[in-house]
Amino acid sequence: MKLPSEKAASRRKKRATFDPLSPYELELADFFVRMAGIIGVSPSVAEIYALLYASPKALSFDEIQGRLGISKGSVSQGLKFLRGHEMILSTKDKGSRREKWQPTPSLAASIVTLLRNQVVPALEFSAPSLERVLNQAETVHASPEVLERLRKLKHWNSRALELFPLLFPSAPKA
Amino acid sequence: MKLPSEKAASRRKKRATFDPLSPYELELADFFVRMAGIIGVSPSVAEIYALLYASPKALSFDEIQGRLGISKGSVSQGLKFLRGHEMILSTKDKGSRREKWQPTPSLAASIVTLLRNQVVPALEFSAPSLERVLNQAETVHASPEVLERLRKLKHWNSRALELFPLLFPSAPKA
DNA sequence: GTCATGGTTCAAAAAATATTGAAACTTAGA
DNA sequence: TCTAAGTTTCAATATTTTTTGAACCATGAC
Repeated sequence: MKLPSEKAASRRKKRATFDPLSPYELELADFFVRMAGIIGVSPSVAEIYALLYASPKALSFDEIQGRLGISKGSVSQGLKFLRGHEMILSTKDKGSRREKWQPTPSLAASIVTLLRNQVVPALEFSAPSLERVLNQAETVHASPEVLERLRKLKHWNSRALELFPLLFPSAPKA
Repeated sequence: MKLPSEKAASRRKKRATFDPLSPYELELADFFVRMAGIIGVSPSVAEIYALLYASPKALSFDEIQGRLGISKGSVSQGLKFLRGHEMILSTKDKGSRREKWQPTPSLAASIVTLLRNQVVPALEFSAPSLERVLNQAETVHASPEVLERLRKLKHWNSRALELFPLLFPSAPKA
């Protein structure tokens, strides 16, 4: 159902216009792609992050595009996504209009943000839905076992919703 | 990148051959589909689980197929998946060769199993990979900051690998 | 204001994933 | 052994997701 089996190399049919990834950057990218897949993040986003992660200096839009050999569109969308989840930061050399990107200091914090942004909205959306499910099941006289299951489900959902912010406060420092 | 926006109803173009889902079963199915999407489980699998979860009695292959209006292939593969992750159990009315399916008692345990099965293999696979990355980065004299990041990454990976079984032992009871 | 650099948008194309269903397999019972 | 119910397999198809790239927008330098 998942497990992006070893298409590691095959993703590399890319025409990196210049300065292609070194072997270790490549393997690191594969690592990030693999992990990203588990939480539903696309390969191009994972690659961008990996590249920045392995870079000693902040990189510009063009450098990212050039080294990964992906389209402008992918770079733009990828940076937007990473920005949105606070996983990267930009700086500008002064006198230049060009942004330079680097990963935020804590990868752990980044992952937590990402997870929260995926999970919490789904939980929030679900709360009223489960409420309705339970109500309807009750009025329709579903069996006691089923009602019990549905109550438990609703309980867990709201539990998760209140616990998440506690376990992982908005701006973790680790 | 995710968020399976409200195609709730649209998935319902299905020709349920008979006895289609009741409104609350439907909404529950949508809930499970939404949650399943986050961890990369397909809609048909989520629907099967939802149906069993909302059913007071164990259901046969044919009942599942009929009520959801999906193909034999999907039912077979879905049950295989759920079985494989210990999320459902079968019983047989004696004198019958037909299996009847129901969810395992603890949904929490099921989810943990599922997560473990997705995450742990990826972490295991990654350990040697990160080892190589770090070695190569060292021999190639990557910058101290990058080396530091890579060390941290490797550390986290092995940390997660040893922690996971502790946090969620093989057969949790909750 | 104009222009060129830097970046975004989004419809179309490509790639990945999920679903279907007909054929094949398995096995309990006659 | 033969049969048929019950299930699995897997190549073909449908659907969804990701990527591309040309057209468009924004803004700082002049």
